[in-house]
Amino acid sequence: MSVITVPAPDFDLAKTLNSGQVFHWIAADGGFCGLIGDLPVRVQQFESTLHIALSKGHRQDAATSIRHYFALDHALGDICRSFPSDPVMNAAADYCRGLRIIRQPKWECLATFICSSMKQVAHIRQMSQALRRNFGEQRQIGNQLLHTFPDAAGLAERSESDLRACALGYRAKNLLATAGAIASGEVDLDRWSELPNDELQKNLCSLAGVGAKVANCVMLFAYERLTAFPIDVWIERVLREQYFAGKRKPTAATLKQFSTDYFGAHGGYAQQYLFHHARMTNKRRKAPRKANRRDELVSSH
DNA sequence: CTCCAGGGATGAT
DNA sequence: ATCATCCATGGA
Repeated sequence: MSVITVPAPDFDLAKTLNSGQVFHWIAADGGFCGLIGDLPVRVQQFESTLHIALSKGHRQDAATSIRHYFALDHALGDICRSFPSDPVMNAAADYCRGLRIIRQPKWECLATFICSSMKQVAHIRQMSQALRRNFGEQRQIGNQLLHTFPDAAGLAERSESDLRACALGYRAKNLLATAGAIASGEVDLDRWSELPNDELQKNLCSLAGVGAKVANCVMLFAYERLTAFPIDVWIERVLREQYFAGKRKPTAATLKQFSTDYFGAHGGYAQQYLFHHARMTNKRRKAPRKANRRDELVSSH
């Protein structure tokens, strides 16, 4: 095992990997173990430097892969200055300093977000892990075992019940159908990189289990479309409560229009910051509610 | 126990 | 075009 260092100014590894954009990294020894495509690594951050542990034989272009994957080339200062200045956005931008939108492999990103529907982040992690453990190839970094994400052809030849065994539920059929479309050659995700945003979104939405929200996540996290603005239940709450307070309930079309008009050329970054900030500062998580009188009476027996 | 989660597909107004 | 319902599963 060897270690290389990569300069990473204006970067927060933990916030980036815990922000609900990627689901397979495992926290270990004050760092994270995971795969960048096929490359197993352990990443630790010491201030503005990343220490990357690599297995033998993976030395040459690893630093380039790391910089590309973590999007260390994004001009984060310029991106944040392009945000609108309002109390909600400013609080999110302050909280999320150093959080970057990373560049994920397309199929891996698409497949995990097909699994994401009506699931909490913790559940998506479990499904991703199960798919990798059951159907991926084994890799190792130090004494940490990892598994690659199974390619579309590999998943396509499994049965629906095989995928349901990974706790996918009704999502299994969708993932299987989309894996089949890719395995057959009918769909080529890499070639879709050349398409403009509207056509890319239309094509993604033609896949089983992919609607506007999942399509926008894949565009943002795998196709470098930084204007893509996924609207999930959290973001919808933020928009309704913070930007449409007191108004009649805005329709989905109204929210979509507002988000593209208001948040600007890097709306996807603004969205991710609003999402992560809303989730992390939500009162319902962690802080247990104080027991009221009735609870105390019940529990005193 | 109930409520809800990075939704999508389908069918009825 | 908007709305209702169903789809599985597990954390809080």
